[in-house]
Amino acid sequence: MGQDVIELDTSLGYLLKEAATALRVEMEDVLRPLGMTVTHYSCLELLAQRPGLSNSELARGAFVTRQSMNVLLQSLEREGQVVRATEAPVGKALPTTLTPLGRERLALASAAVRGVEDRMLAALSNSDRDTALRVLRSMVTSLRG
Amino acid sequence: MGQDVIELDTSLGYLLKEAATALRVEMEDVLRPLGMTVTHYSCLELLAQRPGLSNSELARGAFVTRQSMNVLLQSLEREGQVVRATEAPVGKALPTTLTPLGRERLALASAAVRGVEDRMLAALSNSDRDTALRVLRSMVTSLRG
DNA sequence: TGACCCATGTCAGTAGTCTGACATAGTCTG
DNA sequence: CAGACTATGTCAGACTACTGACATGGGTCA
Repeated sequence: MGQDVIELDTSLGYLLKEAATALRVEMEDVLRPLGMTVTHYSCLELLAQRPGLSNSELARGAFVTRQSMNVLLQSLEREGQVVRATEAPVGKALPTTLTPLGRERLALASAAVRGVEDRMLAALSNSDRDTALRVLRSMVTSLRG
Repeated sequence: MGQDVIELDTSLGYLLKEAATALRVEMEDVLRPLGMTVTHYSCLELLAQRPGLSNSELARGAFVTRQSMNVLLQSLEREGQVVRATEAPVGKALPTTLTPLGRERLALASAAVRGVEDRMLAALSNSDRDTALRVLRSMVTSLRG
């Protein structure tokens, strides 16, 4: 019977979910006063680093479906935080860029999120941090293979 | 400006979300044919290891709100996968236990999930695995403090 | 004892994301 | 060149989980 059940306390999968949930909750807490969700913030952050990303590319970067990202982008465009090209330079992908308002919103959010991430990493050595990066990348690769 | 934006490629938070998402997607893929969600599976797994957990305790263990877990438990009880005490031995907490049907469903799900977790850990040394466990625990503690 | 605080169970409404489906643009291939 | 395949954008509906709210049980303490 010891093989029939997964030991949660020592399960890397369980702990991975616990850590990701804790991070998400903390991020939601600091973003809510700004009227932003985690996906909303992720979208702006992606556009700041790689202007011109399409809806599908943003979806992959924020780990949601392109349908979900599409809904978000439509509201962000209505609110003037992003601008989408009216026609595709190639294929059907429509490049999106931040507006000054979008950059302004991002600056506030990024500062708040940085505080959370700094707190999360406070007790970690550089060595531990590097190992964790490598291990997480390995897990992602193995899962997708 | 280098300080204004969080570098996603080397951000432990971003990678944490990526890995957790990849794991969740893979688990959903193997659980969907069984008609189960990840939360559903988590609930059964928790009850197998600690029979008699209450709704709120299950919610904390599965990283959802007690309201969400309550909805799930009601449907699981209707389907005969769990049994809830009709009155509380102490306080308001109602102990929940698995039925034979629940254990049967869990056995199928647990095997499927074990396959996913094994795949995720395939490329990791024991040392890396232990470091990852320690790092993730550290993050959780720091975030909640 | 009575006021206060905290945890729990539960109902209702909302919000975010998902799956399914369809049309379109580009690429590969026999 | 024609057909197949893949990627993208978008609409619609369903589902999951969330926040808000309320009542109840138990413990604390002045």
